[in-house]
Amino acid sequence: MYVVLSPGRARSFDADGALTADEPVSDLAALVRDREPVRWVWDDTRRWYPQLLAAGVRVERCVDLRLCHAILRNSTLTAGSRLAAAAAGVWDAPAELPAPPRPRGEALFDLDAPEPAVEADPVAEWMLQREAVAASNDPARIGLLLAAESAGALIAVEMKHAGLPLDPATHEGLLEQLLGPRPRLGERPAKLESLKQRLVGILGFEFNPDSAVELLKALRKAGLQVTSTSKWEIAEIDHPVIEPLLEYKKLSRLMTANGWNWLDTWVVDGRFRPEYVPGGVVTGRWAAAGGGALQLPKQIRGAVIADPGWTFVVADAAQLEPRVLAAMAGDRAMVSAGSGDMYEGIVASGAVATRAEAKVAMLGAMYGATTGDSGRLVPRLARAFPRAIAMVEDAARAGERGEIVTTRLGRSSPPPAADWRRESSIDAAAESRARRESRSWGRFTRNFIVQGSAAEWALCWMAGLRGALWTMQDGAITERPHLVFFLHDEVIVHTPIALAERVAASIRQAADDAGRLLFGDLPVTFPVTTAVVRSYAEAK
DNA sequence: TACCCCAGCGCG
DNA sequence: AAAGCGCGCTGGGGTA
Repeated sequence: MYVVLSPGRARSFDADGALTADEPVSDLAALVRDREPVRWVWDDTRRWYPQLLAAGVRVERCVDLRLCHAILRNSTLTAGSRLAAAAAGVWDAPAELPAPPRPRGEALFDLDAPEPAVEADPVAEWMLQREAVAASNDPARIGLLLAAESAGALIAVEMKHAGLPLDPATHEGLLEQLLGPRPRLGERPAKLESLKQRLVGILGFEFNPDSAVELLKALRKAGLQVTSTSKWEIAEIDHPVIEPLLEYKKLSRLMTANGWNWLDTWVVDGRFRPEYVPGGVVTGRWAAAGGGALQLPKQIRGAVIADPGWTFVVADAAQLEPRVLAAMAGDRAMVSAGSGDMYEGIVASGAVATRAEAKVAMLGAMYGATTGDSGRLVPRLARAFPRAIAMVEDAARAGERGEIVTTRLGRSSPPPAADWRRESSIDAAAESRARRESRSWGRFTRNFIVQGSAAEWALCWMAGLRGALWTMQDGAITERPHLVFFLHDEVIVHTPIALAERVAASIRQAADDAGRLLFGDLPVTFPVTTAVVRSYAEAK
């Protein structure tokens, strides 16, 4: 059963897509509460779902037409469909841009929810999408991706609704300890000011370390052979100014990115509520906007504290991308190296000598390293695991030729900008540039299939977990165990303490289920570390 | 004034 | 200024 929502109207369809009812909607929340569980079909989850959650209504399933359209438009699995052949239209509009910072005391309803400029007919679009899936090379595979993507859209809105518990007093305490008391507007906090004075004292002249230009000039004036002020370069130099300078940079970064200003802007009523953007990265990973949710530094994770009587279950999928790579390639040797710690397994296979080598070799294989330790170790991996390495090499060569690559469930890479494909060979400089860009695109497509498939695993993981969490208790979503954070291969569930162990078990179960959804009976395992902690800083 | 780009660094 | 992928955010510095 499906119900397609458009402004003021709800049209119901049976499983075959036949219209069974068409009715006006005056009270959306009441209608949805009454009809659950059906699969709600709507243009954009962020347009419909925040108001439902605010009214205390959670939905089981949906189809997010905009997100599904983006997948079907590009997927090689639906390349022959009418949807893919049509000219770009309203359904191809990119995701709305991030919400701007809001003052404290945000309204209950999400006033910035995107409103489409043109009201497109969701029924017509949904029918086109059903047609594309049914006619695809592999309807089950692409269908799973659309379901997972739509579940992700629900989770993203639910996580913003719940917010990540963050204690402002603890955060301010951390800042004060590291930086000194909150400074007056426009002034440096005490620790930064005294570090700056040390830098000036050592070099013997005044300069502003916040300005990269001034800092570079100052270092060169002091006789240091540097071409930039980035810490990887500076860290190599032996000079008394380096240690306090690196300290200054670290603290300055904390201050600007996650200091008092950040706290005032993004943490309201003890909750950090960024906007999560499913499908916001070409590979299918989520993006986030507002407060840098996906960059929450380890320094301040101590301020992420569960409510009284509640706790966090922090879970991390171990070596997710290497495992996905092994499973996708059907490389039995590499899959079996992952029966425990995957890097130890690779060492045991004899390919490399140490765990650290195994790790950089795998990273090199996934990112396309050609030099350094990483590049040097990849060929040894290729001898031990030829199928796995051949898969990423093939993806890289395809990208270099300007071809499209596709993830496990059917998300395809964008076409290259392609000027490098046609670069004439007359001009040597242009040819060399074209070759460089072709290689670069090859590294992108190489990584795309792994990162994108890992993102699909993570979506399936979270979708399964979401279902399990809902059944553990009664009440509104924030009264039950619920997801509050997601970071590519890591989740945080906020739960009543008594349910923590059940939550942890569900997280592991959902990981197993996700592995089977993507890879069937292949004996690939997706071990997940779980930690029951009061504060995020205590995990790992 | 408003905007855009860059360097740098945080996360996976 | 990275060798080796994907992001977002900030302040500085420039241009219109």
